[in-house]
Amino acid sequence: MTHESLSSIIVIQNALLSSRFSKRAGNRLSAHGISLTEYLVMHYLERLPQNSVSRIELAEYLGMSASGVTRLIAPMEKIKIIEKVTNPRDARQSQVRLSKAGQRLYSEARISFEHICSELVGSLSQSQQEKLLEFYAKVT
Amino acid sequence: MTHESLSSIIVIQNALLSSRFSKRAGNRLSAHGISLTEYLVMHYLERLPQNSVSRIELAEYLGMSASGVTRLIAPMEKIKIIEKVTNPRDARQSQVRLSKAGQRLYSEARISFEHICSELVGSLSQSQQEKLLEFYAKVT
DNA sequence: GATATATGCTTGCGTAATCAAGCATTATGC
DNA sequence: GCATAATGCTTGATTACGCAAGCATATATC
Repeated sequence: MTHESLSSIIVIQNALLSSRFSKRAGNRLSAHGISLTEYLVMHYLERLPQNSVSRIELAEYLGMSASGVTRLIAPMEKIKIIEKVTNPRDARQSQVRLSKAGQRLYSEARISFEHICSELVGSLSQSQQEKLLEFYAKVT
Repeated sequence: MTHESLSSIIVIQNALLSSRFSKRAGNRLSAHGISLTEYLVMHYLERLPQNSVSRIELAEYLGMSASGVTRLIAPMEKIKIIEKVTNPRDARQSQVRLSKAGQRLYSEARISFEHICSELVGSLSQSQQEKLLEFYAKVT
């Protein structure tokens, strides 16, 4: 039994860690009635310069399939935190935008989210967190 | 719109990254007929000193529920890569052990897994990988 | 312009996980 | 030593995804 490479241990630990993180963050967000994935959508949309984006781009960002995005967005539309924007140039596309209510919900949820995140990675110093983020950028 | 804290960006990037990692690793492992989660089970069992463990401990390691482990292990038992070991001290428990065939399968799958992992994190230097692993240990 | 192909999205179905409830078995309090 | 509680696991129902196929629209070829 030879021993594992560093890289494989990283991937394994990353998987286990991310599962714990997601569970804790999702738990906290459920108080606002949203899932972690839904939060990620709002986070992405909020930060867009043009504020609307196609489902395909969203899927790419989330690392999900197009069908996954369809089923993810549908209930968000129903409760009006997301709006459909038709693209006049291309009737196939229906873009997606955060509504006013969505922005409000996001800014509320963000407080909880920030809080749980600082708990989760709080054992790292500021400079360690910066370094970690650099590493993430490099492997992306 | 104030800006996000470092810690929340880390948690978000970690979620997105891990989703990509898991997909790529799972893809590669599917050539061996196993999922990433199944690989994690084998990885964990292989490295145990006593070589068998209760389902509860396994669930804890994986960050899964007990019922999740039940349904995860069942097919692995059926194809005989995992063996059930009854605990004479406690009839409620049924421990889990890697069979000979399981060990063989793991050592084959490991080659693929190591390969894809070194692709995934290969853009980090050795010392960066070590640092990353330290960070993971700290936040765990 | 008509046909073929590509693109954006949705739908049907399968899989992997969760939670809540339940069943055995073991441990505890009196 | 009997009732109650706790523990280990399984089962039923639900949820969140993926893949394959399909539909509508857009683009390319001729």
